[in-house]
Amino acid sequence: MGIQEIATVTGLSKATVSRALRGLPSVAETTVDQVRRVADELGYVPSSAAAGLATGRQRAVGVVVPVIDRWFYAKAIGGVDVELRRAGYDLVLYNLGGPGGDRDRAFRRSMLRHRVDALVLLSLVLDETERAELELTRHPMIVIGGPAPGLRNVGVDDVAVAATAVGHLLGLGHRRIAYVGGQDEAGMNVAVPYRRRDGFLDAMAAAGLHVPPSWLADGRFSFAGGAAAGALLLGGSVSGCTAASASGAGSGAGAGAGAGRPTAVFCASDEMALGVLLAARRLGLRVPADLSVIGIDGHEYGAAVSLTTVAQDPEAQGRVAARAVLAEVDGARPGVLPPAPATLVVRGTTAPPRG
Amino acid sequence: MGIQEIATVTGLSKATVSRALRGLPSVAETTVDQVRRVADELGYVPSSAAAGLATGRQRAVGVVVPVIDRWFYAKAIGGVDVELRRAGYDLVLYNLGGPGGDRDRAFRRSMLRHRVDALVLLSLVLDETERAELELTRHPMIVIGGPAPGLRNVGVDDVAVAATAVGHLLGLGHRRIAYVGGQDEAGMNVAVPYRRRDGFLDAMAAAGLHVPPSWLADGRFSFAGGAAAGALLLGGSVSGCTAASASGAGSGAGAGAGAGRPTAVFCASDEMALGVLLAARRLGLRVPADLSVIGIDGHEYGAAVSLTTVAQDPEAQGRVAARAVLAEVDGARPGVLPPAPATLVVRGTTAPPRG
DNA sequence: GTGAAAGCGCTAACAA
DNA sequence: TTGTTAGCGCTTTCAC
Repeated sequence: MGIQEIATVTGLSKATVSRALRGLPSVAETTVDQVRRVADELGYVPSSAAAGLATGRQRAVGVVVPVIDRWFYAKAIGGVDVELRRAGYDLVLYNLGGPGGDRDRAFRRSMLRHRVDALVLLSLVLDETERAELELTRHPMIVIGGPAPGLRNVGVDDVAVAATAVGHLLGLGHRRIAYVGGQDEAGMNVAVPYRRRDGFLDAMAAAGLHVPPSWLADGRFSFAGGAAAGALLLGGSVSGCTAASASGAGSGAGAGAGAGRPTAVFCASDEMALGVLLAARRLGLRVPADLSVIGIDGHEYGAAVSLTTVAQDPEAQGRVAARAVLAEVDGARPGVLPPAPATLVVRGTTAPPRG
Repeated sequence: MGIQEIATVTGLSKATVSRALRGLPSVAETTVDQVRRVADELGYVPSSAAAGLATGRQRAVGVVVPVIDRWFYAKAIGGVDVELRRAGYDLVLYNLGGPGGDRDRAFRRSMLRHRVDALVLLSLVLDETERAELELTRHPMIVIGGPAPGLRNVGVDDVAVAATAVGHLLGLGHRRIAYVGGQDEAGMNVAVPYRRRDGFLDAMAAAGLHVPPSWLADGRFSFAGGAAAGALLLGGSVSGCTAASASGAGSGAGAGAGAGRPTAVFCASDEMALGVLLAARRLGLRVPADLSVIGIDGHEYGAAVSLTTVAQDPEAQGRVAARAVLAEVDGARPGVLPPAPATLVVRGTTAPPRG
């Protein structure tokens, strides 16, 4: 069941069979038909290992993710996959398995043992050693979601996204706006949370607004974290959860104490916004009457609860990244990629503040 | 940068270098050390293609999923990945991309061109052709999540899981229990929804309880679908969404019309349960005072809203599947796998019915 | 404990 | 348009 069998059966040479199978020009149509037929009859399955050995191309690209079970990563992988399939490439998944997983493992040279022609890194920040090892493989590389020093990247402009969200709130007349952000231990590019927070702070400052430190809450980029942060921010008790004010400001008393209650909360992710919504409900606050909430992402759940958000499209980002890297494999010189689009989606959780 | 270089530098033969690198016995320790050192210095990266060609083993397994961005699949892939890495295998992801994606693609013999040594199929039901093509590759195969004719599978006993959920409700004193299930167009094993529904129906029948057809609602296994089904079931209007009663019973009037309102709702997934919770809240129903809700899965979001559920562990199922298939690759004969565990997690959304 | 030689299944010049 | 001849980088008898 190799190319050889087909050759013997058809009485052709391996070379011709190979050419026919790959649809190369300069092979008689009759020959092609015959080869294809015989291949089918024999149940021929090409060996990518052999082809890879001969050509030096594996027709596969590696996708390195911090974890898979996150909205952004899952969507992005899907996008990468689409383009890879279209191009006839396979997707080899390298899952770092979160903070617990032994991350190095995936970066060991031996792990990328020439199995892939290129690498797509999701939201990773690499340290020196990692960079070095990856460079060593000389593969085209690109990162999705968050800037990475020295590497091409595709993703939204996080500062601008935050500004858009704040702008919406400001436009509605809000002045008392709190922020829920924090680090994502699961491995999100560490720069992203900072850039979103900075975007928020800058936009507020530009509007001449002061943000008390206690209004910068830590939602750990998760639903539960958002709920805890919301509880803290909106003046309730912490209700069993373990979030803490990121600023380390007032201890325990609840952020509302010194600064009053915000009329709006900007969350650096929809998941956290969902949590804040939950916290607000538990405290008996009406949204958007008593409180406006806006998130970032465009998570499906947000639509169901009518969450206003600045939506991005990780699937599209995945496709762009895949195409870029594939082009590079084909010899194209790495061009500059524009920031991915993000659009304000106004739904039911934002409205002008009361009074 | 091949094994040859190391051979020349060390003055050894390719054979010995190969043996040393693989840690085979009958190689002098000094030799091993020397080879390793030189390999390191040279930045040697083994070629899986070459090794694969020579041995016929790719040290990679394929994972076929209907879609990636679902809780169950993402978790299961993570589990498979863990075991694969432990064994030094790579994970090649074949994403069918939902009902829209051209599913056949991934099943074309040529797609699995000897790149993997085994296959893990997630929640797939195969038709004759697909089975045939996959069989043709003679790879060890296993499916996770839902039975598949002729293939080994790992997963919970869906009928039993449903019975557990119903048993909990019954034990609390509920008699008027509705069901939210439906088909998952995204590609879940079609048998699963039926088995859960049957488990529900059987348990109800065993308790001598009647379930009006209008109490079998279609939640399409999604959050939004669950919300729509809940709205219908709990007597409100459909509120913009497009779910329909699966039974085709009363048209439009709302299921409550003929049968009154259920005191409890059993949902075939946590996502749908979350949706039902949302619907209940919108209708002003208090949970669990006015309505009990129970789901299946153990979704993280459920914990945050205190959803009672029958939890399963897809990550563990992934690990079991990976180990099983790896063992088979190593020549073990496919043994029978016990059903995966599922445990009732009683939280705040279930309580005895009022009055 | 180590080496020599023959492939694994394919592709890629170069000829014909 | 087709065939010949070398490998791609590794593993694996079989000798030594």
